[in-house]
Amino acid sequence: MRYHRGDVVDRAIAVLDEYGLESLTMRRLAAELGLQPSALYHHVPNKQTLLAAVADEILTRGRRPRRARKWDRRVVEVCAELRDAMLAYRDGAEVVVTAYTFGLGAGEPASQLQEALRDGGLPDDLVDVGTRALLHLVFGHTVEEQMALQAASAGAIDRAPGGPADFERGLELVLDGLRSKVNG
Amino acid sequence: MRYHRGDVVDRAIAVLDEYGLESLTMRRLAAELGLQPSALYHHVPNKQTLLAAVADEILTRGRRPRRARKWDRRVVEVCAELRDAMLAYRDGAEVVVTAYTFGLGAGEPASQLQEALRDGGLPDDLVDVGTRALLHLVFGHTVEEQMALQAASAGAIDRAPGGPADFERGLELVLDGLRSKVNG
DNA sequence: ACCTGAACACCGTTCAAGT
DNA sequence: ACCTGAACACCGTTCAAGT
Repeated sequence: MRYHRGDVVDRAIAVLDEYGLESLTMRRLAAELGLQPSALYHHVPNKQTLLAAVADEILTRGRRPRRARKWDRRVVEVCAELRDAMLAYRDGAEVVVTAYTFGLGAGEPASQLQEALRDGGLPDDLVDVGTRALLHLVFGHTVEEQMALQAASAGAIDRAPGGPADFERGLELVLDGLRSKVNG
Repeated sequence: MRYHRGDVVDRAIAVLDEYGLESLTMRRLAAELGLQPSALYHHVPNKQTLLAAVADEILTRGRRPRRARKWDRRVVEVCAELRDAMLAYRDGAEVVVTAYTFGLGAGEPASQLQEALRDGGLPDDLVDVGTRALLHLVFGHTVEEQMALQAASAGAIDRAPGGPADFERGLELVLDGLRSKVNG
């Protein structure tokens, strides 16, 4: 059994989804592949890079075709895709957000949001401020939502975080602010 | 030298600020206090709780008197205080946000934002949506800003994240959205 | 109540050596 | 190119025993 980088990333996602981020160790992953831990370092320079690749793959797998025409509907579409992609795997939001925090990956959603805001006719500086605000909102909301979902499924009752409805309402708050600037 | 819980938390903040979160280990902290690692468990049940206490203390130390009268100015005031409190210590944003993510601490800023939005005359559901949106914005922005600041001071040039100006502009986006609902 | 000493069950990573 | 075996330098936490 000779593996390539893609196999390692795929297996990492499987371990993540089944046992959670805290169980996704290099040693555990190696065992899962029937390898010595040191063998992983032929495919990936270190754990941080592996996690960034996992984050990237999670986003890639969640990709959907663009349908919306109007810039603000496209923003909602991109954000919803991002949220759904992260929610599709256990601790997915945590992994994607951490990778983004360390400047790795998630550049794709950012450019798509930028593009949408530019199409909306916003000035460059507002495009940047708006893109960051939207990303922070989606990341923050989704991490919180996933945390609550997993806590709920583990028995803790906890108040639900709102789901897709609250998500879109938070988004609309920022979009309202942006719309008021495009025709103002 | 007999220590109490407060001493342990204070020393943890000192270690955090000087060497960063990755160096804040139970063993390192114990050594810093001249103790065996096991001694820490007389003051704190585990590391997670310690970090939550550190987060709480960071927010407490950053507390400032409320000056603003109007609800939307008070929102800005609360958010700015939160941001400044987190920026005051190395990796402070990371620690506070992680604690919040795990449902520990940071309840204080949340209730203050809720109160401000209620004073603004917003309906209950919008108060909750708005509070979460504002918190996510502040957390996301500040983690990103601190990351960039620390990267810059470590030699990596990196584009600056905007500082207080971009921070307030992101906030204003959400506030615009909220204001349009209060008189609408 | 607070602490020591020793142990348990792990980590990520490196490196010489094998095929 | 991909992997093994062994080691290095760590982790968080528990627990019996001391004062």
